[in-house]
Amino acid sequence: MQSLRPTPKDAIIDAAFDVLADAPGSSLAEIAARAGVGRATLHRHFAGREDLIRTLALIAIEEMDAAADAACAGVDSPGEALRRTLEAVIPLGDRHWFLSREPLENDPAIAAEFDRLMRETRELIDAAKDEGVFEQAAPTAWIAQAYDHLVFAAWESVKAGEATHSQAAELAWRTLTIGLGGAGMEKPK
Amino acid sequence: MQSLRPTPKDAIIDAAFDVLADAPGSSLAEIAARAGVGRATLHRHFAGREDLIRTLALIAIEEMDAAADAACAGVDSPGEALRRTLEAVIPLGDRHWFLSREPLENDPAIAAEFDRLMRETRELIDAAKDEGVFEQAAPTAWIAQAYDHLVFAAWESVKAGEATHSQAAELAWRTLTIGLGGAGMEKPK
DNA sequence: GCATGGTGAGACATTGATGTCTCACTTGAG
DNA sequence: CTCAAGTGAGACATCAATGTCTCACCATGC
Repeated sequence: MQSLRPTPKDAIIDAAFDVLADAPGSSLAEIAARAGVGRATLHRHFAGREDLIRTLALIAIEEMDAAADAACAGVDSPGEALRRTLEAVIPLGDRHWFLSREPLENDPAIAAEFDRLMRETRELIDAAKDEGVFEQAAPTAWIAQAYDHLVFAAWESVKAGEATHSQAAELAWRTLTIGLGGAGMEKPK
Repeated sequence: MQSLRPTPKDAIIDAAFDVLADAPGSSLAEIAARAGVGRATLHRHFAGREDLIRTLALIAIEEMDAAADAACAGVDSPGEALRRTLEAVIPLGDRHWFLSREPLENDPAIAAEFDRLMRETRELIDAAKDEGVFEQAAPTAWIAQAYDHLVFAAWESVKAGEATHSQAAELAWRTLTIGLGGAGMEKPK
């Protein structure tokens, strides 16, 4: 019955996501306070700031996986899976964006997870190419790169109040596939 | 004749760009050392780390302006100006990327410059719409958002060795205008 | 030569975050 | 009830970065 009183570790993790999303430079003391937990308890569960951030990053990846899986349940088309994942992942920016300010590239576990994500994305993209969603000649690496950054752009767009969640998702997907070109920019051939 | 021995302030600024591009968390001591300058001298020219970063950010904006202006000299077409600016700005990522890890949004001077850049970009985009480069119905704010992030994506792509500078610029521009869609993704209407 | 301004080197105090430790308290299992 | 585990609060030591100050040195201009 720990649903009534969440385990301290989970409380710390939740508080860390909250506090750091507000102010990426916050101290461990602030995180412990938000969690309603003593600073010592935080150190009982995490070796230090680095360890905590590492844990948050791995959880963030899990959450993205979960959101993508939920959005793609029962979807066969790789292109449609990419489109739904794009839409599903946008709201996670609020919770995860602060991780982009942390130096995570040195951590092997995180790097391995990033590699896995990247690999899976590229497989989906290649499959979507076979569907005709992307042109075969377009480099898969670039499609993946553009996909990631357009997700970020969509999140920022929503945060800035320039678009709703679904509008931003629609615009990002459209940009990726058919572009924003007008009359003067017809697709060649 | 201070071209032989650059003024200490400039040496510090150059060193700061170098050191921080390598390791965004570097201390002022490391920056002063790289500049071949005493730590006290650094404090004689900059009130503190915040002041230094602020200065670097303003210089970075100047450099982007200069690169864009140089690339667009004699260009009349707004669309072409956007395309050339996109290409010209990509290499600056090596020097400027670390600023994306700094909290600059609170500084009024920087915010004002960002606003100016954003405004100019949007004016160019609107003009490009009239040329037919972008569809009139596409929100200008989104085009600007996508433009910025695709520049970043292009820089990362070059850094990762996935594309050359001009290939990345070409891919980013193509993504923005006609998209990456294949046979199954013809432009509607 | 001489004065002056800027500099390098280093000492020093401060500050904020961090990590460790102790002790009293609570809670749940037995 | 009793005990053990986990916790909160706070004291304490450490550490790195920062900001300040002093002093000797060197260049430049006079």
